[in-house]
Amino acid sequence: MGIPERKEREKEIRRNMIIDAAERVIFANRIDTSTMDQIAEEAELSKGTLYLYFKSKTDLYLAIQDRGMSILADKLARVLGEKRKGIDLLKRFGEVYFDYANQYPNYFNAEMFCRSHEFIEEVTASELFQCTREKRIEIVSFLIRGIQIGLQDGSIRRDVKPEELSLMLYASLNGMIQVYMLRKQAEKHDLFPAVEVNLDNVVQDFIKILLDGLSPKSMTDSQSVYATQALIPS
Amino acid sequence: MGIPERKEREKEIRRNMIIDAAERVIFANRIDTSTMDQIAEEAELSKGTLYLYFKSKTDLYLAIQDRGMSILADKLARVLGEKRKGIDLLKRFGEVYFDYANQYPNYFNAEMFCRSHEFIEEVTASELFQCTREKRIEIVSFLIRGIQIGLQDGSIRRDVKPEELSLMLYASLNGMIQVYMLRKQAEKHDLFPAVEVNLDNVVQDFIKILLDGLSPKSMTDSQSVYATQALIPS
DNA sequence: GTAAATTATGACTAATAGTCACTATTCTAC
DNA sequence: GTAGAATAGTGACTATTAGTCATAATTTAC
Repeated sequence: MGIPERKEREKEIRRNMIIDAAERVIFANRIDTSTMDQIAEEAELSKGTLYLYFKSKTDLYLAIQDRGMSILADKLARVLGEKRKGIDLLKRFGEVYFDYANQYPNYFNAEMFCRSHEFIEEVTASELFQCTREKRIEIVSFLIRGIQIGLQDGSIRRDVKPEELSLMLYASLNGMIQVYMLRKQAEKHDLFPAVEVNLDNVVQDFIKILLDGLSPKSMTDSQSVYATQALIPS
Repeated sequence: MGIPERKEREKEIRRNMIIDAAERVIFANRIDTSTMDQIAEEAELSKGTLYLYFKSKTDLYLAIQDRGMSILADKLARVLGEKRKGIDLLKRFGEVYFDYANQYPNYFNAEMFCRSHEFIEEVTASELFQCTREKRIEIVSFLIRGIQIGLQDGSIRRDVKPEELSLMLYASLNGMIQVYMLRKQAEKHDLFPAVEVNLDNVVQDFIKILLDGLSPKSMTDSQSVYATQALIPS
């Protein structure tokens, strides 16, 4: 009895066609100026049908964000497959994230939008929110894995806690890329730059500086921030 | 003839009363679920009057953000007044920004919201946007000043460019605090933490790690990221 | 005191997210 | 093949709300 399976597949295809249409409309404009009617027309469906597949406009946007997260997770997973020293894995993670943001600025912007206080307040209960949340956790777990490898191969100073460090790396680089993207956007509006710098260099140098500080050679007892609470996990 | 002056003052007072009302309504709920009618009622004015003082709801929100930026700029200016070594100034800047986010989470959230791709796309032309932009630039200039002081008193390694470093510090710490705030919000919704860590420590340790990397003692030739383009500004 | 200028009002309009009673299609079982 | 059940799709409709504008109230100027 393959009919339920086929129907399931068809449903998934339709769902994806709706997301495709939504991306075309939203990426060409903005989430707040794109209407469900526009998306319905682009998808060649009635508006009511969109609501058979997505609880709300917000939920549809979460599905778009989810695609971006999947792409990023795949890229990071591939890096983890490369046989490298831990510290080099981290460097590659950083570069890959930056590349991703440049390659898919719309997905990166969606990620940022879906992270606003108001958006989260609205969707916490949504199934799709849980889904993207798990993907975010997966991404952080790749970082933790890289750090653990670095602790074992000696390329990362041993006084850091992988969980805490992974957050620092993710959060700080995310902040850097955010500012990077905003600058690029500002340039389009001919806003004079607040501070004249080579933006690409800044992001790349930031990755270097941060990771330089993680190699064992740069560690001295007086510098160790975890001196009183060092803990080397298994 | 003091009448125009008095009218000017009264207008400013009314304007501020509207912002006060808007804060009460929006901070108790959210920007997207707060209506202009609610704000008008809270301000004991008609909706039409709000539009005499603010071009749009978005503009009103920018005015709220502007208040936050002013508070932060004041705090940072006061730090700059303390006579300290450059590196210690930077550390204090970081701590003050973190304190500010904790003390005024609503303003910090407003800052984040006003920074989204969509929001900026909507308000670039607005006068108030230019205003907050200048405040942001002022804040970065405090950082630059602190870095320059550090370069002169020798507490900061001499191979960094103040403009680039200021961006790194601001952007990366902003990213850290953002994640910090989201976690706090998630806790309220009883979402299990993605990674179990002591959040406050992570932010404070991040500040330490970042600044440790900036002191001259941690610099070696091989580590210098600006080795080929070193430039010591006046 | 009155005309002019300024400030305030709230009923109204336009836009749009989301709904639901109805229609069309596909499947099941005989 | 066909009746009837189940599933999928429709679009007119509702409710909400940002923003407007003709009118009213208040203040200033003379």
